[in-house]
Amino acid sequence: MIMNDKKDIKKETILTVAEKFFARFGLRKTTMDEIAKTARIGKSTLYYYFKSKEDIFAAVIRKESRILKSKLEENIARAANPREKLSAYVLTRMKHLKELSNYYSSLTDEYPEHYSFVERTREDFTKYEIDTLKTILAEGIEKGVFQIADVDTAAQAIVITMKGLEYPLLLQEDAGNMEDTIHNLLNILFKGIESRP
Amino acid sequence: MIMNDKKDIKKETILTVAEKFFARFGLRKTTMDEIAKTARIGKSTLYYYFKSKEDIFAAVIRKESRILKSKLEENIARAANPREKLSAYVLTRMKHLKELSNYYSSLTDEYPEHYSFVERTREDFTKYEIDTLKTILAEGIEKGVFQIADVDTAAQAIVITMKGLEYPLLLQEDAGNMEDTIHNLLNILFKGIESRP
DNA sequence: ATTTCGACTGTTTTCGTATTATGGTCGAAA
DNA sequence: TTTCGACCATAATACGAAAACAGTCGAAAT
Repeated sequence: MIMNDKKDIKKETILTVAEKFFARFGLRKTTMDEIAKTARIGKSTLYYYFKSKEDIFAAVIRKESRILKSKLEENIARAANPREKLSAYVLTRMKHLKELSNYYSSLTDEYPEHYSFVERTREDFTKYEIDTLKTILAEGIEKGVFQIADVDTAAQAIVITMKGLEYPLLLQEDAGNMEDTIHNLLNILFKGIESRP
Repeated sequence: MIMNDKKDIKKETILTVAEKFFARFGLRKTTMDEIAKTARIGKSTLYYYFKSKEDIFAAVIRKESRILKSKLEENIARAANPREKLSAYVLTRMKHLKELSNYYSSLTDEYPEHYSFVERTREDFTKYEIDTLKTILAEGIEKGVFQIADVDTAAQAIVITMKGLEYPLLLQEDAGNMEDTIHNLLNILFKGIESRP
Protein backbone atom coordinates (compact mmCIF):
# COMPACT_ATOMS: atom_id res chain seq x y z
CA MET A 1 0.00 0.00 0.00
CA ILE A 2 3.05 2.23 0.05
CA MET A 3 3.30 4.80 -2.73
CA ASN A 4 -0.33 4.37 -3.60
CA ASP A 5 -0.94 8.09 -4.04
CA LYS A 6 1.91 8.40 -6.47
CA LYS A 7 0.65 5.36 -8.35
CA ASP A 8 -2.83 6.81 -8.62
CA ILE A 9 -1.46 10.07 -9.96
CA LYS A 10 0.47 8.20 -12.63
CA LYS A 11 -2.61 6.15 -13.50
CA GLU A 12 -4.52 9.38 -13.84
CA THR A 13 -1.89 10.78 -16.20
CA ILE A 14 -2.11 7.69 -18.37
CA LEU A 15 -5.90 7.89 -18.40
CA THR A 16 -5.81 11.52 -19.48
CA VAL A 17 -3.67 10.60 -22.46
CA ALA A 18 -5.62 7.44 -23.30
CA GLU A 19 -8.92 9.29 -23.08
CA LYS A 20 -7.98 11.64 -25.89
CA PHE A 21 -6.95 8.79 -28.15
CA PHE A 22 -10.11 6.80 -27.46
CA ALA A 23 -12.19 9.88 -28.13
CA ARG A 24 -10.59 10.53 -31.47
CA PHE A 25 -9.90 7.00 -32.73
CA GLY A 26 -12.03 4.66 -30.65
CA LEU A 27 -10.92 1.53 -28.85
CA ARG A 28 -9.75 -0.47 -31.85
CA LYS A 29 -7.65 2.12 -33.60
CA THR A 30 -5.93 3.37 -30.47
CA THR A 31 -2.63 1.60 -29.89
CA MET A 32 -0.77 0.99 -26.68
CA ASP A 33 2.43 2.23 -28.34
CA GLU A 34 0.82 5.56 -29.12
CA ILE A 35 -0.47 5.96 -25.59
CA ALA A 36 2.95 5.08 -24.17
CA LYS A 37 4.79 7.39 -26.53
CA THR A 38 2.46 10.32 -25.87
CA ALA A 39 2.64 9.73 -22.12
CA ARG A 40 6.45 9.56 -22.44
CA ILE A 41 6.75 6.18 -20.79
CA GLY A 42 7.69 2.72 -21.97
CA LYS A 43 4.90 0.51 -23.19
CA SER A 44 5.77 -2.05 -20.55
CA THR A 45 5.16 0.56 -17.89
CA LEU A 46 1.61 0.83 -19.18
CA TYR A 47 1.16 -2.81 -18.26
CA TYR A 48 2.48 -2.15 -14.80
CA TYR A 49 -0.45 0.16 -14.18
CA PHE A 50 -3.15 -1.50 -16.28
CA LYS A 51 -3.51 -5.12 -17.17
CA SER A 52 -4.77 -4.61 -20.74
CA LYS A 53 -5.98 -2.08 -23.28
CA GLU A 54 -9.57 -2.94 -22.45
CA ASP A 55 -8.71 -2.31 -18.81
CA ILE A 56 -7.66 1.24 -19.66
CA PHE A 57 -10.79 1.70 -21.75
CA ALA A 58 -12.91 0.44 -18.87
CA ALA A 59 -11.18 2.91 -16.55
CA VAL A 60 -11.97 5.74 -18.98
CA ILE A 61 -15.62 4.68 -19.05
CA ARG A 62 -15.76 4.54 -15.27
CA LYS A 63 -14.17 7.98 -15.08
CA GLU A 64 -16.75 9.30 -17.51
CA SER A 65 -19.47 7.69 -15.42
CA ARG A 66 -18.16 9.46 -12.32
CA ILE A 67 -18.30 12.79 -14.14
CA LEU A 68 -21.87 12.16 -15.23
CA LYS A 69 -22.69 11.03 -11.70
CA SER A 70 -21.46 14.28 -10.15
CA LYS A 71 -23.23 16.25 -12.88
CA LEU A 72 -26.44 14.43 -12.02
CA GLU A 73 -26.02 14.97 -8.31
CA GLU A 74 -25.33 18.65 -8.86
CA ASN A 75 -28.45 19.14 -10.97
CA ILE A 76 -30.59 17.03 -8.65
CA ALA A 77 -29.47 19.07 -5.68
CA ARG A 78 -30.38 22.24 -7.55
CA ALA A 79 -33.92 20.95 -8.12
CA ALA A 80 -36.51 21.99 -5.58
CA ASN A 81 -38.94 19.07 -5.61
CA PRO A 82 -39.12 15.39 -6.65
CA ARG A 83 -40.79 16.24 -9.90
CA GLU A 84 -38.03 18.61 -10.91
CA LYS A 85 -35.42 16.17 -9.67
CA LEU A 86 -36.75 13.41 -11.90
CA SER A 87 -36.96 15.79 -14.80
CA ALA A 88 -33.41 17.02 -14.19
CA TYR A 89 -32.15 13.46 -13.95
CA VAL A 90 -33.52 12.29 -17.29
CA LEU A 91 -32.67 15.47 -19.17
CA THR A 92 -29.15 15.72 -17.75
CA ARG A 93 -28.45 12.10 -18.52
CA MET A 94 -29.63 12.24 -22.12
CA LYS A 95 -28.01 15.58 -22.86
CA HIS A 96 -24.72 14.36 -21.41
CA LEU A 97 -24.68 11.39 -23.76
CA LYS A 98 -25.44 13.67 -26.68
CA GLU A 99 -22.57 15.96 -25.77
CA LEU A 100 -20.31 12.97 -25.27
CA SER A 101 -21.04 11.78 -28.78
CA ASN A 102 -19.65 15.02 -30.15
CA TYR A 103 -16.40 14.58 -28.25
CA TYR A 104 -16.17 10.82 -28.71
CA SER A 105 -16.52 10.83 -32.47
CA SER A 106 -16.00 7.08 -32.54
CA LEU A 107 -18.84 6.43 -30.08
CA THR A 108 -21.51 6.13 -32.74
CA ASP A 109 -19.48 3.86 -35.01
CA GLU A 110 -18.30 1.52 -32.30
CA TYR A 111 -21.55 1.49 -30.33
CA PRO A 112 -22.76 -1.88 -31.66
CA GLU A 113 -19.26 -3.36 -31.66
CA HIS A 114 -18.58 -2.67 -28.00
CA TYR A 115 -22.15 -2.54 -26.71
CA SER A 116 -21.94 -5.49 -24.35
CA PHE A 117 -18.47 -4.55 -23.09
CA VAL A 118 -19.51 -1.00 -22.31
CA GLU A 119 -22.71 -2.27 -20.74
CA ARG A 120 -20.76 -4.63 -18.48
CA THR A 121 -18.40 -1.83 -17.50
CA ARG A 122 -21.30 0.49 -16.74
CA GLU A 123 -22.98 -2.03 -14.46
CA ASP A 124 -22.09 -0.07 -11.35
CA PHE A 125 -23.39 3.13 -12.87
CA THR A 126 -26.62 1.40 -13.81
CA LYS A 127 -27.03 0.30 -10.21
CA TYR A 128 -26.43 3.89 -9.15
CA GLU A 129 -29.04 5.06 -11.64
CA ILE A 130 -31.68 2.70 -10.32
CA ASP A 131 -30.86 3.56 -6.71
CA THR A 132 -30.97 7.29 -7.36
CA LEU A 133 -34.24 7.09 -9.27
CA LYS A 134 -35.72 4.94 -6.53
CA THR A 135 -34.69 7.55 -3.98
CA ILE A 136 -36.28 10.35 -5.99
CA LEU A 137 -39.47 8.35 -6.52
CA ALA A 138 -39.61 7.33 -2.85
CA GLU A 139 -39.15 10.94 -1.80
CA GLY A 140 -41.98 11.88 -4.12
CA ILE A 141 -44.24 9.27 -2.57
CA GLU A 142 -43.31 10.39 0.92
CA LYS A 143 -44.10 13.98 0.10
CA GLY A 144 -47.38 12.91 -1.44
CA VAL A 145 -46.61 14.16 -4.95
CA PHE A 146 -46.02 10.75 -6.53
CA GLN A 147 -48.25 7.72 -6.50
CA ILE A 148 -46.43 4.54 -7.50
CA ALA A 149 -47.25 0.98 -6.59
CA ASP A 150 -43.83 -0.55 -7.23
CA VAL A 151 -40.89 1.83 -7.01
CA ASP A 152 -38.35 -0.82 -8.09
CA THR A 153 -40.00 -1.72 -11.35
CA ALA A 154 -40.78 1.91 -12.08
CA ALA A 155 -37.12 2.87 -11.68
CA GLN A 156 -36.04 -0.06 -13.82
CA ALA A 157 -38.52 0.86 -16.55
CA ILE A 158 -37.19 4.41 -16.65
CA VAL A 159 -33.58 3.25 -16.89
CA ILE A 160 -34.28 0.76 -19.68
CA THR A 161 -36.22 3.38 -21.60
CA MET A 162 -33.33 5.82 -21.33
CA LYS A 163 -30.89 3.14 -22.48
CA GLY A 164 -33.19 2.27 -25.34
CA LEU A 165 -33.22 5.87 -26.51
CA GLU A 166 -29.41 6.07 -26.48
CA TYR A 167 -28.75 4.54 -29.87
CA PRO A 168 -31.41 6.51 -31.78
CA LEU A 169 -30.08 9.59 -30.01
CA LEU A 170 -26.54 8.87 -31.18
CA LEU A 171 -27.69 8.19 -34.72
CA GLN A 172 -29.54 11.50 -34.46
CA GLU A 173 -32.39 9.64 -36.08
CA ASP A 174 -34.77 12.42 -35.17
CA ALA A 175 -32.17 14.96 -34.14
CA GLY A 176 -34.16 18.00 -33.13
CA ASN A 177 -37.17 15.85 -32.49
CA MET A 178 -35.40 13.88 -29.80
CA GLU A 179 -35.37 16.52 -27.09
CA ASP A 180 -39.05 17.16 -27.68
CA THR A 181 -39.69 13.45 -27.43
CA ILE A 182 -37.90 13.25 -24.11
CA HIS A 183 -40.01 16.13 -22.86
CA ASN A 184 -43.17 14.39 -24.03
CA LEU A 185 -42.14 11.15 -22.40
CA LEU A 186 -41.46 13.05 -19.19
CA ASN A 187 -44.88 14.66 -19.36
CA ILE A 188 -46.59 11.31 -19.81
CA LEU A 189 -44.41 9.82 -17.10
CA PHE A 190 -45.32 12.59 -14.68
CA LYS A 191 -49.00 12.29 -15.36
CA GLY A 192 -48.48 8.60 -14.75
CA ILE A 193 -46.95 8.87 -11.34
CA GLU A 194 -48.25 12.14 -10.00
CA SER A 195 -50.82 11.71 -7.32
CA ARG A 196 -53.97 13.70 -7.83
CA PRO A 197 -56.24 15.04 -5.15
CA MET B 1 -51.81 -2.29 -67.37
CA ILE B 2 -52.38 -5.53 -69.27
CA MET B 3 -51.25 -8.73 -67.57
CA ASN B 4 -50.87 -6.91 -64.29
CA ASP B 5 -52.26 -9.80 -62.25
CA LYS B 6 -49.84 -12.25 -63.77
CA LYS B 7 -47.01 -9.82 -63.14
CA ASP B 8 -47.97 -9.42 -59.52
CA ILE B 9 -48.08 -13.18 -59.07
CA LYS B 10 -44.59 -13.50 -60.47
CA LYS B 11 -43.37 -10.71 -58.27
CA GLU B 12 -44.86 -12.50 -55.32
CA THR B 13 -43.02 -15.70 -56.28
CA ILE B 14 -39.73 -13.85 -56.46
CA LEU B 15 -40.38 -12.23 -53.10
CA THR B 16 -41.08 -15.60 -51.50
CA VAL B 17 -37.72 -16.89 -52.68
CA ALA B 18 -35.86 -13.70 -51.82
CA GLU B 19 -37.42 -13.56 -48.38
CA LYS B 20 -35.89 -16.88 -47.36
CA PHE B 21 -32.44 -15.82 -48.52
CA PHE B 22 -32.60 -12.48 -46.73
CA ALA B 23 -33.78 -14.24 -43.60
CA ARG B 24 -30.90 -16.69 -43.59
CA PHE B 25 -28.08 -14.59 -45.00
CA GLY B 26 -29.13 -10.97 -44.71
CA LEU B 27 -29.09 -8.33 -47.42
CA ARG B 28 -25.37 -8.29 -48.14
CA LYS B 29 -24.70 -12.00 -48.41
CA THR B 30 -27.75 -12.71 -50.53
CA THR B 31 -26.91 -12.61 -54.25
CA MET B 32 -29.15 -11.90 -57.19
CA ASP B 33 -27.76 -14.97 -58.95
CA GLU B 34 -28.88 -17.20 -56.10
CA ILE B 35 -32.35 -15.70 -56.05
CA ALA B 36 -32.66 -16.10 -59.82
CA LYS B 37 -31.36 -19.67 -59.78
CA THR B 38 -33.67 -20.73 -56.95
CA ALA B 39 -36.63 -19.03 -58.59
CA ARG B 40 -35.65 -20.79 -61.84
CA ILE B 41 -35.52 -17.61 -63.86
CA GLY B 42 -32.77 -15.66 -65.53
CA LYS B 43 -31.10 -12.97 -63.50
CA SER B 44 -32.10 -10.38 -66.08
CA THR B 45 -35.74 -11.32 -65.50
CA LEU B 46 -35.29 -10.31 -61.89
CA TYR B 47 -34.47 -6.84 -63.11
CA TYR B 48 -37.59 -6.79 -65.21
CA TYR B 49 -39.67 -7.07 -62.02
CA PHE B 50 -37.48 -5.18 -59.59
CA LYS B 51 -35.09 -2.36 -60.26
CA SER B 52 -32.41 -3.41 -57.76
CA LYS B 53 -31.53 -5.78 -54.93
CA GLU B 54 -32.41 -3.12 -52.42
CA ASP B 55 -35.75 -2.76 -54.17
CA ILE B 56 -36.49 -6.44 -53.52
CA PHE B 57 -35.35 -6.05 -49.94
CA ALA B 58 -37.61 -3.04 -49.52
CA ALA B 59 -40.52 -5.04 -50.94
CA VAL B 60 -39.83 -7.80 -48.40
CA ILE B 61 -39.82 -5.25 -45.59
CA ARG B 62 -43.07 -3.72 -46.83
CA LYS B 63 -44.61 -7.19 -47.04
CA GLU B 64 -43.50 -7.90 -43.49
CA SER B 65 -44.97 -4.57 -42.42
CA ARG B 66 -48.30 -5.52 -43.98
CA ILE B 67 -48.29 -8.79 -42.05
CA LEU B 68 -47.59 -6.96 -38.81
CA LYS B 69 -50.26 -4.44 -39.71
CA SER B 70 -52.94 -7.10 -40.13
CA LYS B 71 -51.75 -8.81 -36.97
CA LEU B 72 -52.12 -5.51 -35.13
CA GLU B 73 -55.55 -4.84 -36.57
CA GLU B 74 -56.69 -8.33 -35.64
CA ASN B 75 -55.55 -7.98 -32.06
CA ILE B 76 -56.90 -4.45 -31.74
CA ALA B 77 -60.29 -5.60 -33.00
CA ARG B 78 -60.25 -8.37 -30.44
CA ALA B 79 -59.69 -5.88 -27.61
CA ALA B 80 -62.77 -4.58 -25.86
CA ASN B 81 -61.78 -1.08 -24.80
CA PRO B 82 -59.17 1.59 -25.61
CA ARG B 83 -56.97 0.56 -22.71
CA GLU B 84 -56.80 -3.03 -23.93
CA LYS B 85 -56.34 -1.84 -27.49
CA LEU B 86 -53.32 0.25 -26.58
CA SER B 87 -51.91 -2.60 -24.55
CA ALA B 88 -52.50 -5.07 -27.39
CA TYR B 89 -50.86 -2.70 -29.84
CA VAL B 90 -47.60 -2.28 -27.94
CA LEU B 91 -47.31 -5.92 -26.90
CA THR B 92 -48.14 -7.28 -30.35
CA ARG B 93 -45.67 -4.96 -31.99
CA MET B 94 -42.79 -5.78 -29.69
CA LYS B 95 -43.45 -9.51 -29.63
CA HIS B 96 -43.66 -9.56 -33.41
CA LEU B 97 -40.22 -8.02 -33.72
CA LYS B 98 -38.83 -10.49 -31.24
CA GLU B 99 -40.28 -13.40 -33.22
CA LEU B 100 -38.99 -11.88 -36.43
CA SER B 101 -35.47 -11.78 -35.02
CA ASN B 102 -35.58 -15.56 -34.59
CA TYR B 103 -36.51 -16.08 -38.21
CA TYR B 104 -34.34 -13.29 -39.59
CA SER B 105 -31.12 -14.47 -37.99
CA SER B 106 -29.24 -11.71 -39.76
CA LEU B 107 -31.50 -8.97 -38.40
CA THR B 108 -29.45 -8.40 -35.26
CA ASP B 109 -26.08 -8.31 -37.06
CA GLU B 110 -27.19 -6.04 -39.86
CA TYR B 111 -29.39 -3.78 -37.73
CA PRO B 112 -26.83 -0.95 -37.42
CA GLU B 113 -25.64 -1.41 -40.99
CA HIS B 114 -29.05 -1.03 -42.59
CA TYR B 115 -30.76 1.01 -39.89
CA SER B 116 -31.41 4.12 -41.95
CA PHE B 117 -32.43 2.17 -45.06
CA VAL B 118 -34.94 0.05 -43.14
CA GLU B 119 -36.18 3.16 -41.37
CA ARG B 120 -36.75 4.93 -44.67
CA THR B 121 -38.57 1.91 -46.06
CA ARG B 122 -40.75 1.65 -42.97
CA GLU B 123 -41.80 5.29 -43.19
CA ASP B 124 -45.28 4.39 -44.34
CA PHE B 125 -45.64 1.88 -41.56
CA THR B 126 -44.50 4.46 -39.04
CA LYS B 127 -47.19 6.82 -40.31
CA TYR B 128 -49.69 4.01 -39.90
CA GLU B 129 -48.46 3.42 -36.37
CA ILE B 130 -48.91 7.04 -35.36
CA ASP B 131 -52.33 7.22 -37.00
CA THR B 132 -53.53 4.04 -35.35
CA LEU B 133 -52.26 5.07 -31.94
CA LYS B 134 -53.86 8.48 -32.35
CA THR B 135 -57.18 6.79 -33.18
CA ILE B 136 -56.95 4.57 -30.11
CA LEU B 137 -56.03 7.50 -27.88
CA ALA B 138 -58.77 9.68 -29.37
CA GLU B 139 -61.31 6.92 -28.82
CA GLY B 140 -60.15 6.68 -25.23
CA ILE B 141 -60.61 10.39 -24.74
CA GLU B 142 -64.04 10.30 -26.34
CA LYS B 143 -65.13 7.47 -24.07
CA GLY B 144 -63.76 9.35 -21.11
CA VAL B 145 -61.19 6.73 -20.12
CA PHE B 146 -58.12 8.64 -21.30
CA GLN B 147 -57.05 12.16 -20.47
CA ILE B 148 -54.45 13.52 -22.83
CA ALA B 149 -53.70 17.11 -23.71
CA ASP B 150 -51.91 16.49 -27.00
CA VAL B 151 -52.76 13.26 -28.82
CA ASP B 152 -50.20 13.82 -31.58
CA THR B 153 -47.18 14.16 -29.35
CA ALA B 154 -48.36 11.33 -27.13
CA ALA B 155 -48.63 8.99 -30.11
CA GLN B 156 -45.23 10.11 -31.35
CA ALA B 157 -43.65 9.56 -27.96
CA ILE B 158 -45.02 6.02 -27.81
CA VAL B 159 -43.73 5.18 -31.29
CA ILE B 160 -40.25 6.53 -30.61
CA THR B 161 -40.08 4.67 -27.33
CA MET B 162 -41.03 1.42 -29.06
CA LYS B 163 -38.41 2.03 -31.73
CA GLY B 164 -35.85 2.81 -29.08
CA LEU B 165 -36.51 -0.48 -27.36
CA GLU B 166 -36.05 -2.45 -30.60
CA TYR B 167 -32.30 -2.71 -30.57
CA PRO B 168 -31.93 -3.69 -26.90
CA LEU B 169 -34.72 -6.19 -27.53
CA LEU B 170 -32.84 -7.71 -30.47
CA LEU B 171 -29.61 -7.85 -28.51
CA GLN B 172 -31.65 -9.56 -25.82
CA GLU B 173 -29.85 -7.28 -23.46
CA ASP B 174 -32.27 -8.12 -20.69
CA ALA B 175 -33.96 -11.03 -22.44
CA GLY B 176 -36.59 -12.20 -19.97
CA ASN B 177 -36.57 -8.80 -18.34
CA MET B 178 -37.75 -7.12 -21.51
CA GLU B 179 -41.35 -8.28 -21.49
CA ASP B 180 -41.67 -7.28 -17.86
CA THR B 181 -40.22 -3.91 -18.72
CA ILE B 182 -42.78 -3.39 -21.48
CA HIS B 183 -45.52 -4.26 -19.05
CA ASN B 184 -44.15 -1.81 -16.53
CA LEU B 185 -43.91 0.91 -19.13
CA LEU B 186 -47.49 0.20 -20.14
CA ASN B 187 -48.61 0.44 -16.53
CA ILE B 188 -46.90 3.80 -16.09
CA LEU B 189 -48.24 4.92 -19.44
CA PHE B 190 -51.79 3.98 -18.48
CA LYS B 191 -51.60 5.73 -15.17
CA GLY B 192 -50.32 8.67 -17.16
CA ILE B 193 -53.22 8.94 -19.54
CA GLU B 194 -56.10 7.37 -17.70
CA SER B 195 -58.65 9.87 -16.55
CA ARG B 196 -59.64 9.56 -12.93
CA PRO B 197 -62.91 10.51 -11.39
C1' DA C 1 10.33 -3.46 -2.79
C1' DT C 2 8.66 -0.60 -6.37
C1' DT C 3 8.95 1.17 -10.76
C1' DT C 4 10.78 1.40 -15.53
C1' DC C 5 11.90 -0.29 -19.92
C1' DG C 6 14.27 -2.57 -23.91
C1' DA C 7 14.11 -6.60 -26.27
C1' DC C 8 11.25 -10.16 -27.68
C1' DT C 9 7.10 -13.11 -29.24
C1' DG C 10 3.03 -14.89 -31.16
C1' DT C 11 -0.83 -13.17 -33.27
C1' DT C 12 -3.60 -9.64 -36.08
C1' DT C 13 -3.91 -6.31 -39.19
C1' DT C 14 -2.52 -4.27 -43.35
C1' DC C 15 -1.20 -4.26 -48.00
C1' DG C 16 -0.43 -5.17 -52.74
C1' DT C 17 -2.20 -7.93 -56.18
C1' DA C 18 -4.36 -11.44 -58.85
C1' DT C 19 -8.71 -13.57 -59.21
C1' DT C 20 -13.33 -14.34 -58.63
C1' DA C 21 -18.08 -12.87 -57.61
C1' DT C 22 -21.55 -9.76 -58.00
C1' DG C 23 -24.95 -6.01 -59.22
C1' DG C 24 -26.59 -4.26 -63.01
C1' DT C 25 -27.15 -3.36 -68.45
C1' DC C 26 -28.39 -4.30 -73.25
C1' DG C 27 -29.90 -6.07 -77.33
C1' DA C 28 -32.00 -9.89 -79.22
C1' DA C 29 -35.17 -13.60 -79.05
C1' DA C 30 -39.48 -15.76 -77.55
C1' DT D 1 -44.72 -7.98 -72.86
C1' DT D 2 -41.62 -11.09 -71.02
C1' DT D 3 -37.27 -13.76 -70.90
C1' DC D 4 -32.50 -14.37 -70.97
C1' DG D 5 -27.57 -15.04 -72.48
C1' DA D 6 -23.66 -12.38 -73.05
C1' DC D 7 -21.39 -8.75 -71.30
C1' DC D 8 -19.23 -4.95 -68.21
C1' DA D 9 -17.45 -2.26 -64.46
C1' DT D 10 -16.90 -2.58 -59.91
C1' DA D 11 -16.66 -4.85 -55.47
C1' DA D 12 -15.59 -8.60 -52.76
C1' DT D 13 -12.30 -12.23 -51.84
C1' DA D 14 -8.07 -14.95 -51.48
C1' DC D 15 -3.48 -14.98 -50.37
C1' DG D 16 1.15 -14.44 -49.22
C1' DA D 17 4.46 -11.02 -47.46
C1' DA D 18 5.32 -7.29 -44.52
C1' DA D 19 4.17 -4.37 -40.90
C1' DA D 20 1.82 -3.39 -36.63
C1' DC D 21 0.06 -4.87 -32.63
C1' DA D 22 -1.10 -6.45 -27.64
C1' DG D 23 1.01 -8.45 -24.30
C1' DT D 24 5.39 -10.85 -21.74
C1' DC D 25 9.81 -11.19 -19.32
C1' DG D 26 13.88 -10.50 -17.15
C1' DA D 27 17.02 -7.16 -16.00
C1' DA D 28 18.16 -2.55 -14.64
C1' DA D 29 17.08 1.66 -12.20
C1' DT D 30 15.15 3.93 -8.20
